[in-house]
Amino acid sequence: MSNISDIIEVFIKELLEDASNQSVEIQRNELASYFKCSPSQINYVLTTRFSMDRGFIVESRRGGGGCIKIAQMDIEKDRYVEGLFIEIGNSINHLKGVQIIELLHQKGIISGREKEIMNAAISDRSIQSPFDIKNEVRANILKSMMLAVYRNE
Amino acid sequence: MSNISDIIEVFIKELLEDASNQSVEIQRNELASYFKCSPSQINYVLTTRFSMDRGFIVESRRGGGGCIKIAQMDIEKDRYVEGLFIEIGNSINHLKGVQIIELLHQKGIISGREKEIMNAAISDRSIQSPFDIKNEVRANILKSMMLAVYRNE
DNA sequence: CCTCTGTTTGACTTTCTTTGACTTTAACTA
DNA sequence: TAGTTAAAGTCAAAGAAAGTCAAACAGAGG
Repeated sequence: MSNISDIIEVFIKELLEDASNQSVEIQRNELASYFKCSPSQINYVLTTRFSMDRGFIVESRRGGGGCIKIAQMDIEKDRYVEGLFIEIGNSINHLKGVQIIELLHQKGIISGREKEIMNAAISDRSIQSPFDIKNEVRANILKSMMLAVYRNE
Repeated sequence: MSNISDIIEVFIKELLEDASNQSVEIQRNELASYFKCSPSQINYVLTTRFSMDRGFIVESRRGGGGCIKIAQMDIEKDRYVEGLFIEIGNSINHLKGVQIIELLHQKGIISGREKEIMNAAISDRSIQSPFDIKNEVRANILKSMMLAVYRNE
């Protein structure tokens, strides 16, 4: 049961616990050498345990002084948004997306202008990617924006 | 995190903050020796952080008593956004997108939260199109969102 | 024993930073 | 005015991160 990935996952989550602002910065190589694993192991942990669907935002910078920033939205805290996330899943059509954004507005979670910005982002005209993946891309964008809203309440 | 470029960037921005007329003069070699880096490092910071794209104008004079003058552009809002549209065109990479959004924020056109929402929408993690159209999709999304902002001033 | 799923690794790629050797321009001085 | 010196500019190479991807590996269930 104790594979390295799980241990690293717990470690990062503890860092997040301790962090005042629910976000933490790590250095990939540093962490990897601390746990005596390969650097790409860190990427594996991030993609499998700290995905957007689980309420995490991961950003990074390469080059000298580069780092990885992990931020958390406590989805558990808000059952409502959690439900919406599940509803979105990894694919959503335009109509449903608009409905969800409207709900967020009605609940007073986002302003009118923010609603319009989000609608613009998920419109079919914006997401001009080929056929099948449109709804996947839309789902990612929408969830990502929702996380941003929640991190900036 | 702690690369010299970022530190110098912050330093210069603080100088600009303090300056009464939104412009400041530095001496390249002096600054370089203050930060114990090579002089050309200063040029690197200027080109990557104080480019015109980011709303800065940099002028300099060589030779004895030479110096570098950094000023912040103050362009009228409407013309500005128009220019950004042209700059985006039908394809834009992530870095440039972030810069443009930052500018919109600095100009007071969008709020901090709107900035985060827009950043989320154009992040590489959101736009996971497997094809080579990422930058096209990003351009469309960004322009759409900017239009939405404009319609809802 | 085989397959399926999740983990681990390493080679290779991409991005961003830092440095240094060389160039250009301006001012000063004899 | 020519020569010297004191700036800043350029560019490419080296360095320092993080990212990707496919292959090897491990363990559980059938």
